[in-house]
Amino acid sequence: MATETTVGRHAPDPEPVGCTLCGLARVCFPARAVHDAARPAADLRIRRTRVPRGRAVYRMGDKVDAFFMIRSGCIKEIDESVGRRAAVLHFALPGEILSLHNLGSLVCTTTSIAVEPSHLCIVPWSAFRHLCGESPAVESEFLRLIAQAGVAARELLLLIRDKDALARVAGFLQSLRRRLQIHGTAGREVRLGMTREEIADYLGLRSETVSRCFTELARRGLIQVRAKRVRFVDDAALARLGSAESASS
Amino acid sequence: MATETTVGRHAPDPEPVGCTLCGLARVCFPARAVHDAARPAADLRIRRTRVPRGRAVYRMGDKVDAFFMIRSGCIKEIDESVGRRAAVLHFALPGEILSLHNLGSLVCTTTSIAVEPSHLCIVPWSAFRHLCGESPAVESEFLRLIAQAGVAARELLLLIRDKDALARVAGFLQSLRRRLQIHGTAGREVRLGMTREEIADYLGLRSETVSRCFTELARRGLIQVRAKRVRFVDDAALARLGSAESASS
DNA sequence: CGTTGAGTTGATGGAACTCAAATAGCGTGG
DNA sequence: CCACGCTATTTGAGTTCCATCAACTCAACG
Repeated sequence: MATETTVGRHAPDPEPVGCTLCGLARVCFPARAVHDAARPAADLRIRRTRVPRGRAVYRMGDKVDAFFMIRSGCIKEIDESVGRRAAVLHFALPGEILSLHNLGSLVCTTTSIAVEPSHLCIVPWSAFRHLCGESPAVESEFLRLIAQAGVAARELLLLIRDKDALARVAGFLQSLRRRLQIHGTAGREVRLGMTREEIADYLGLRSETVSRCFTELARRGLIQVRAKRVRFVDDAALARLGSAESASS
Repeated sequence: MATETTVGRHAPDPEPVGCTLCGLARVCFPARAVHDAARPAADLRIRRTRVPRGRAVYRMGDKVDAFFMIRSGCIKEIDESVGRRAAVLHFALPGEILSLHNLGSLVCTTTSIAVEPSHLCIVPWSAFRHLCGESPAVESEFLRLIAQAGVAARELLLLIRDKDALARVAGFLQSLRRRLQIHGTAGREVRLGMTREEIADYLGLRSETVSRCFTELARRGLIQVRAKRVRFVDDAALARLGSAESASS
């Protein structure tokens, strides 16, 4: 497994933008930006691409020349700088922006790999920066999004540092559900694109422990699990658990 | 202890800026920005202030209207949103910028408290943003700093999630030393401004465990500890430990 | 129908937490 | 300057949670 080449600079669909047809247009920041700036979308040279499972969107060390909108699927962002194990830093979901945190640097500090077959849009950074220069509104929104990316890292930190395994898994499921709901993708049932091991690498656990927690949450009647499908049964109890601080029962 | 009022909007020294006299001028981003923009520093309306131990620089929910340069001392940034325990997110050291991550939001998402008596400069956000508008160089540097703040959160995440207690403490000491060195504050010996418990709250451990780790590192001859003073003896071994992944000995 | 990879379940040990007690620093007032 | 008292820190003993190792189930696929 683990295919190798980066997708950024090659294999884009020649397909034109067509943002108006995209189901995510309502929540797509670049699309709104273009609209706000009242300029033709073509100026941004947004391209679409499809990434098969295991393929990298970009790799550590790549030049930073674009960011990405996830249209469908799921991308994991990992740190390859140290150690053998793949440290998962973030899962990017449909409607979310990928690679914002790299924009300050010359080369990517992380690697992003598709956890399942995914579709995304490539937004060239230089063109977008130019757009920012023309519209202060776009620029300040963009600044907010970048700062937001830092906040997400902090939330994960709190989840991992202060909570026990069960609370971590509960919190993970909640945040997944909430984020999918924001972009209108999910109902009461969610399909996990990633494996138990990838979840474990994200939460700082082992896959066996994640599995046990799923079982335990199901036993308590908070969720139902069938392979990669999770159905939310008792949201309130789940929320209570997720904000517990490595105690209680 | 734990005094209450925020320092941001009152009690500034009436003292004028005088950046040229500040020992940190060489590494002070706002000062450089002013210089680059070739405008009088007075425009930024930078004020100095002194914060006694335990006093808040700003609190969660405060309006975001400034960021801060640490001139001396140490400020801990904590998350008060949940749970009883004070979750320490970051220690800001002399020469570093505080509250960057809040700039995207209307109100502060965290609280910052002086861990020891500290001196800092208050940089009004609106005035600074205006300066950014005039100088693209300043703006892009500023963007880099904001993205950098997110990277710091990720580094802490990796330290806490993937390493055991000893490696966390070793990594913490190293990063402290490195950061103090960058700004020319430290030699072979460092004075910790924070208590063992605050370190524990930062590293996701208990104060007893932190203490045991200090003792163990000293026993192995990597450092010497005398109360809040830490002397670095074997940097190489410390670095090896800090990048170990919860194994080895 | 065997193979392969993901997921579940069980048994065991170790790392870190908890509770508890002893000691060392530090500021304060005599 | 010293004694006092407070807090921070260290050290010890027992317990808990999760990682580890290992066996087993299940579904997909040739």
